[in-house]
Amino acid sequence: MEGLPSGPARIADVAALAGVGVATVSRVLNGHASVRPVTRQRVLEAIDVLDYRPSALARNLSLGRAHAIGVVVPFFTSASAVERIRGVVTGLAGSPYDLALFDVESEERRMRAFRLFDRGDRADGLLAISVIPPANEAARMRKARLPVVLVDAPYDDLPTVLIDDVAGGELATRHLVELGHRRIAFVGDKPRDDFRFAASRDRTRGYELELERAGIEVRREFVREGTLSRHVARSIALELLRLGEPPTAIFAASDTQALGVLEAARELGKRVPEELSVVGFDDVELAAYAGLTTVRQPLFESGLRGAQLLLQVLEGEELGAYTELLPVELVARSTTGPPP
Amino acid sequence: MEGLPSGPARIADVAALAGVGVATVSRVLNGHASVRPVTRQRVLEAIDVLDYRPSALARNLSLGRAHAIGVVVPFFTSASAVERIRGVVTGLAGSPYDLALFDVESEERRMRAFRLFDRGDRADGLLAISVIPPANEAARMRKARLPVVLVDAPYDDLPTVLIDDVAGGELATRHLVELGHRRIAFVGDKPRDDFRFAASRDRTRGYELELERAGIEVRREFVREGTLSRHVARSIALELLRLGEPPTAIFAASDTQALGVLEAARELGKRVPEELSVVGFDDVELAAYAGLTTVRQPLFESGLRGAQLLLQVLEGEELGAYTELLPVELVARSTTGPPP
DNA sequence: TCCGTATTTGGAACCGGTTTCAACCCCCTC
DNA sequence: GAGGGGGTTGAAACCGGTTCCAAATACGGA
Repeated sequence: MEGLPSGPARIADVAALAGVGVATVSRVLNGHASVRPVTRQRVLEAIDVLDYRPSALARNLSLGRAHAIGVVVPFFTSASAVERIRGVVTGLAGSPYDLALFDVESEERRMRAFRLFDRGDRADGLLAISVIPPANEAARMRKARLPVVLVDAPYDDLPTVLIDDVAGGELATRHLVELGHRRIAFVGDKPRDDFRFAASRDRTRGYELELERAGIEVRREFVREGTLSRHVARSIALELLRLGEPPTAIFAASDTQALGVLEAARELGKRVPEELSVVGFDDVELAAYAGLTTVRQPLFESGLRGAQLLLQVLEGEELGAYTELLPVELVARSTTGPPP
Repeated sequence: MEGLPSGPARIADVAALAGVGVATVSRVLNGHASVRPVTRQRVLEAIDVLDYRPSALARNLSLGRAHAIGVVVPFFTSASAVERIRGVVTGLAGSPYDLALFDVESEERRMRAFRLFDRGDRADGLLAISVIPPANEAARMRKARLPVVLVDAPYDDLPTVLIDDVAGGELATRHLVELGHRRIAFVGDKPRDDFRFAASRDRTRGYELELERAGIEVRREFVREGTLSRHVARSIALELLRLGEPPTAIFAASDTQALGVLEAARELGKRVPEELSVVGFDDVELAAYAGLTTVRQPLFESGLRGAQLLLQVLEGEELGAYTELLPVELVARSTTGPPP
């Protein structure tokens, strides 16, 4: 019938077919008033005939807004990250923003992720979970007026949602002290890469504070750092349990590691909790199944709050360096008891 | 020193500072040859001074490519979806494409997600996981030449990665039949919404086929459909176990549901596997912990293959209606045994 | 030294929208 | 019937890049 327009219809095609200018089509699309009903009708028909749909890309460039918020998160497939993201998704559900997710598994990918967003035209806001933006990128984002909110990572200048890890360490340790334990070991993780926030460090601090408070000496040989993996935690626990004077309780900085500790105990024939008490951190789904005593941190809620804060900033609210500290809670199950 | 350029530097600013045209700056940025080293140096210095970084948005519009691939997935926080996405992330790791994730929790959000992509300028390719694109959107995407690959959802026209659910149903059922069971019940899920692909249906089919093959009658009262939740599966199992002639084995269409069945058994004091055998489907992490016998489906690999196929299509390869069927595997643990 | 050709370079068009601004039309009032 | 005002409308500038094309420059050989 006519020359093939090849690709999808453009706004100019609609305008031509409707016999109006592109400005009018744009007005109809965006619901601006001041278009005569007759004209509007003609435009709508043309849109329908051509099966036209505006290009989000062009629209975004023109508007200078991306209609998306970026989420940067390391190892997003870990149980705790997924739970946080679930919160983010929920928080963003009603908003007009889409979600662009960036998994970050290395220092290099971290740079790439932040670089992608720092100009501010890729996303209207940024949510960084468990990662600390490099200083230069942070500066750039500030210059681009890109709203940023951090979750589970401390930062001086930016709105932040934090979990009270120190209190969590204290809580776990106090629980064990109150049960009568004196020889309490700690298994944490020391991230090799410096870009991830090490919640473990704060948990260690809580552990130490609480021991001091109880008048118990912090023994060097009882404080160990490995990686987040179950396997490594297992071998660390084996070492601990083979000490001349082994601990009667082990506090692990994550549930995953606590499960590794449980494995080690099983391997050595140590009964839990009769001969060894174990406390984890996180309260992932598996913890309930394993009957693990643990410190529950509000993962879902941290993501939810992060998203809500970001939306507030996007609404124009000025949050500055506002920090929100979410509380933790001890969940006593069946892996802790009095010392032998 | 000079008038504030307010926002981030643009390519024109760089060109002006370097005393060259924008075309030359663009050439330097994109590594095109035919720029004299002296000129290139001048441009690079200007870029450095202005701390310039090109706008991805404008670049994409100009190039007509988004440098991203879209992933649409319902309930992406479910354990199986996460595992699939992990595969996708892995498959995309080396590629130049970023990942835009769309969680879809309702029919309306499904429409929105596909609508977002169907013009082809938001993403260079689309990966639909466990969702079936609406027919009109599929047509539109074809017109826009947007490559699409489906994972865990059947479609006539498009490259697809499928799990052999029928074989999985057969496998689970055969395992129970071989142990000597004759009264085998099935607990599946019947999605209310019609947009999600119901893998459960195929598993039911495998269950029925295998029973017929073994010469066992398919009893109406033994085939139940609920939702995916553990809770609902639990109450269905309670009903089944309270029948005059209860089943000696229950095959659940997912591990989550199998865990609900186990709960029901515990509640009624039925010992597993002595008095009741239970088989699940998926082999999520929890299954290993619960000692659940289950059918392992290659979740991670399905995502990985989907990503790889999409990359192939993006390379220009023509796949058409190519379908890849991934095999399943029985993992026998401790919730199955001979009937009482 | 001069000319021809190969290499560099910048102006301008383009990607597909939004928005400003001035022109236009219509209708009402004096 | 002319003047004035408000509601509609379209041309053109703009968002920030890429790239075509033709002009300008560099360089080799005669």
